[in-house]
Amino acid sequence: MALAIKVNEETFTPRQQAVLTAALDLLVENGDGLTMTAVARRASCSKETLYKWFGDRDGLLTATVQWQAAKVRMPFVDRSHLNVKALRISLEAFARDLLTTIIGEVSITLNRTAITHAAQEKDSLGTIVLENGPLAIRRRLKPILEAARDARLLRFPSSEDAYRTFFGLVVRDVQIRLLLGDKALTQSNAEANIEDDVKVATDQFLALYGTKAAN
Amino acid sequence: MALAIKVNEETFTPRQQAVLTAALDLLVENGDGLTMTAVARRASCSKETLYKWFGDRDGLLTATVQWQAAKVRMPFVDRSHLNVKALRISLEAFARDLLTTIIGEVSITLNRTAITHAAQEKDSLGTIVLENGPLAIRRRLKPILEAARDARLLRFPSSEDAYRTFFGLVVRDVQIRLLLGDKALTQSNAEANIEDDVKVATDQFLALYGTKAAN
DNA sequence: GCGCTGGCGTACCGTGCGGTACGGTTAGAG
DNA sequence: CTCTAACCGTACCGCACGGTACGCCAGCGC
Repeated sequence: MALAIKVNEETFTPRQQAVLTAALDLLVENGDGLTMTAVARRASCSKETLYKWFGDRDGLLTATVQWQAAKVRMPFVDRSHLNVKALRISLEAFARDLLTTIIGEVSITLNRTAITHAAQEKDSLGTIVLENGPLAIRRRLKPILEAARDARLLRFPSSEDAYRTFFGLVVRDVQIRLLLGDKALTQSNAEANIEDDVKVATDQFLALYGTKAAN
Repeated sequence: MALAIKVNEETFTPRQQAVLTAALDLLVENGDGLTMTAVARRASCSKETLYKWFGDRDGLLTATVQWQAAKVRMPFVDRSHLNVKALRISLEAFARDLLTTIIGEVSITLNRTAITHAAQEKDSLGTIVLENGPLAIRRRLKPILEAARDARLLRFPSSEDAYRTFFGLVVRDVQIRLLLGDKALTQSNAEANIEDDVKVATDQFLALYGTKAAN
């Protein structure tokens, strides 16, 4: 019931946001240790209020994920005058944003939660994360790519494929390894290399899809 | 206690393998519906036997994942005479294997289970899946890449980076979307495009890292 | 036949957690 | 001041599940 996906900006009162923050903190620091009692204690509110506001546990979880996922910032790209330099800067901005987001503890937690949720015929959280993660990037990136194609800077048969290749070049195996808890890939370690990785990925993407004009 | 990672080939009796099969089936068809009672009923054995054989729930889970993950087949590649054609075939074999594995329901379930597990300061399952998934591919692919470099067919500064780029080009956003339960990307849909994707990814990889001799 | 061992089925226990009920307290409206 | 409504804290219920105990039935050595 309370699982309907609310795309509209559900405005939460400050008190409710405090509750959601508490829930998110618990989620991050304790994995799935999100018990209603724990949230109530952390947020200094009563369980009854939680149920009144969010319906049930899934409602609280959904609200938390939804509220947090919507916060993912997105680089603004000036699409009006596209040249080689501007395109490269835009692509690097997207790559940097994607990487820093994915590496963040909040993102890891949200993805893990959604995946766990998806393992039980419940796909609402997965849809939310998907919608605010990869698909949001795609929505923002595709117009840029197509504009660049129109400007003869890029060449590709399908902007969908181009986007997905970009995603692959940037993310590689970082996300799955972090989700699986690979200790050989600590955040600090991954974080240090972001700038290099961003540059390499952008170069590779341009090498694959750039026209002569783009080099 | 029972969580120690057993790298050696723990031989299970046929009866025990039947139990593990039942557990895996339950895991696949019902997500985390893996209750000890359900496994016992499905495998027609007693809970007491389960506890005697596997220690506790985590032990059963670990044994199941370990046992199944070790089954991931790996393409054999003849490293003796490497030429352009052989290299391409090898890379395509790896890509095809990686994609078919990742798309499979068993792999999705195992990864979801391990990720859920990793969300609770338990990384043993994640380590197992990682070791038998991406890292296994890496172990097998790196020598090929290095041999190709020695044969002047490929050029890269670091075989690690080359491997990870290959992984990204092949997997792109398929795995994370499947893990999140993206319904727009059903297995059948993804399965139909495997051959095309394999070819494209290999072409792209060779375009990025191949020497002139490789084209 | 007789006892012993291994494993099946089931009943049982304890606990943790989702969800509810209720009394007490604050804050604002009139 | 009083009434009301929102909300806190806490006690409580029910259930599901992990884990254990026990009764029973093979099969097998002697």
